[in-house]
Amino acid sequence: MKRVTIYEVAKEADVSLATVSRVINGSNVVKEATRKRVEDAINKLGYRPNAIAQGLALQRSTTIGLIVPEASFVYIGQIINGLSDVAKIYDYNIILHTVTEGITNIREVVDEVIKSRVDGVIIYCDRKLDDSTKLLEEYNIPMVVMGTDISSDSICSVFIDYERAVHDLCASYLKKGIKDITIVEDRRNDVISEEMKEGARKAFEEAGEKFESYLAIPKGSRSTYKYLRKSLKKSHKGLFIANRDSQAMAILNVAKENGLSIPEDVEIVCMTDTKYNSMARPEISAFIMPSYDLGAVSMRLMTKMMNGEEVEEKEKCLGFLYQERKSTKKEAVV
Amino acid sequence: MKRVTIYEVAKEADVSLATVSRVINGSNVVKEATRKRVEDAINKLGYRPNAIAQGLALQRSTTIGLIVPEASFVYIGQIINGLSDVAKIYDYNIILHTVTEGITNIREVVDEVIKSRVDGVIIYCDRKLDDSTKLLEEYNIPMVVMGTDISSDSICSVFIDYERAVHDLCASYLKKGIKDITIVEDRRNDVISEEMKEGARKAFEEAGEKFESYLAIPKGSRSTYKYLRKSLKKSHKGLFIANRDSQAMAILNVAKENGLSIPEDVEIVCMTDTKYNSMARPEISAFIMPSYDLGAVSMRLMTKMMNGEEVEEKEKCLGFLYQERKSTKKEAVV
DNA sequence: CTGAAAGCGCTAACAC
DNA sequence: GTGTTAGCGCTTTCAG
Repeated sequence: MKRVTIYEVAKEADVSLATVSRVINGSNVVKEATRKRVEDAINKLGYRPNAIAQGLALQRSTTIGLIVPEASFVYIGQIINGLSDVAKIYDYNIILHTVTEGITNIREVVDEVIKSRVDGVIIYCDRKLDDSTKLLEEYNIPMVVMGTDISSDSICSVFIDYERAVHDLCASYLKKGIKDITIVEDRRNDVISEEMKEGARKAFEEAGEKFESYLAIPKGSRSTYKYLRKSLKKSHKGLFIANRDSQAMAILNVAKENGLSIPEDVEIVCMTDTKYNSMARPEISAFIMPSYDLGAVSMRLMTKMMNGEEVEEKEKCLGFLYQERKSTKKEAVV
Repeated sequence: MKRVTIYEVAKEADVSLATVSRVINGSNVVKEATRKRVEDAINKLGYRPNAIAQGLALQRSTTIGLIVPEASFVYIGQIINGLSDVAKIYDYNIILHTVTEGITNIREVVDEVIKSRVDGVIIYCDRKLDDSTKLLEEYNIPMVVMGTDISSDSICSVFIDYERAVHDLCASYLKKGIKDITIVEDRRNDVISEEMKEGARKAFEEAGEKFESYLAIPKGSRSTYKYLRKSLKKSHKGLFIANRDSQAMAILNVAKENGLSIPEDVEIVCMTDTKYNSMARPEISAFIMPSYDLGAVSMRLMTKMMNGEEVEEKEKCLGFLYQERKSTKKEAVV
């Protein structure tokens, strides 16, 4: 099937291409009869406007760039779902860029983004933002950062207050007299790890204590599980807070394998809930984080920025829910 | 920063735009000194070619469309990672479309794909291909289908032989005299469910038996877990084969909760391995499916099709590995 | 209400 | 080697 252009539609309907253009774009200055003729021609020929040509003429692509770390994390998938659903509503397309640490050069991705002339960029930020993204700012490309709270003239951000979540959780445990709280580093997510640590630090400080139990996973270890299996003392007691489901499950497995009971000896809380937490036994208590909304809200914000609407709130903090399950002792927290 | 065009670069370097174009595209007929001047101008002005204009002029967008069901499945994420990595190598961009059953109208997605004038489409097919995709064929858009073995003039496919996997697995169990084999339906994936059923059917037939234990999950049930909790007899013995990790885990949980032991009473095999299978206790035996490769190979194939290269093998079957773990009795299969 | 024509930024003949 | 020019398919003034 040959690609049919606006010219052919015009000829078929016996009007000028300007009129066809008007019909496509819903301009209401077209006479009903003419519109009908054009629409018939469009259907007859199976005409679909060429978005590229439209992009050139309009100087906008109705496309946004999305930059995420590897797509195989469940919560990233949920973010993408949210983003995608909202993008569909506003008729925006998404150009997806995944960046794999070690493999991808973020500079190249940014370059690609600029070349593709997207109308905006949404980026999930799991570590401190690379300087190359500064370039996007210079180009004045509207940008939404997911996962960390920064903003500027052309940047909005949507994030979750992990610091507060951890803070409140720790505070509640400290109030109960439990001081054995370990934060497990998530090497794949600097930003969240830092926030978690900070939340704990403050909670301890407020309680006149000092937070010292940040469990850094050495670069050499292949997984949290393998590392913990060696390092977790069989006599360990207390609460573990981990960011990802797989880390929480690793702790759970190691604890059980070392003869510790959950939640009696060790308690576990996962910061980013997924269905897998409910599948673990005992089920893992977790914060239900609005991943889908992170994507959805970001995209909604993006449309506003692209329309030049004034955004009153440039840093948007999303709420969360604490879901107590079986890996923690009964007692409402947060 | 104002968007700088090829004209401004030309002026800055005091050459014609044709020369700039040549430099950008690495044409080697440009004198070294001239090239240098142009490159300096490009750097000075921070010029980035406008991919949209290039697309219009060249009649190709160096972009492919990717259509997947919800992105929050781990294996879909892996596919995307593979696709994305290879796309990067060949300098292709990916426009991502997620289709959510009930929410997304596949017709609209196809329309969007056509409008965006992508050079090719890669689609993950978890149910019988909708007729609207026929349109893509009519438009002669190169297409790679992941997950099912169909091909035509403009369609290639990359898939995994789930039927064989299940067949061999069943055959091996039947040989041991175990006939209590249940295939659990994956309502989110018609195609694989059918293949699995077919594989079992054939294996049973070859053994002079009849396969009858296909466990359909009623539309009403919220999850495999909830359904099984009611329906799994406490006396059940035998092997369960499930497609997704979450289903396998559901079976595992229900079995344990009903006092059955694994693998003594019930054995479990998951068709599509993810890290979560190794985190379950007992660890779940599974087929390690090449999800990443599914994406990578598809993209590679796509580049060939887009280059008009002859593709010798239009239906590409990827191999897999059986990973025995603790949810099955010791004994090599497959 | 509709048509003519000038771009949008770039590529690719075709000249010189 | 390098410049000139005609599109690529569409939108949008500006006339009529």
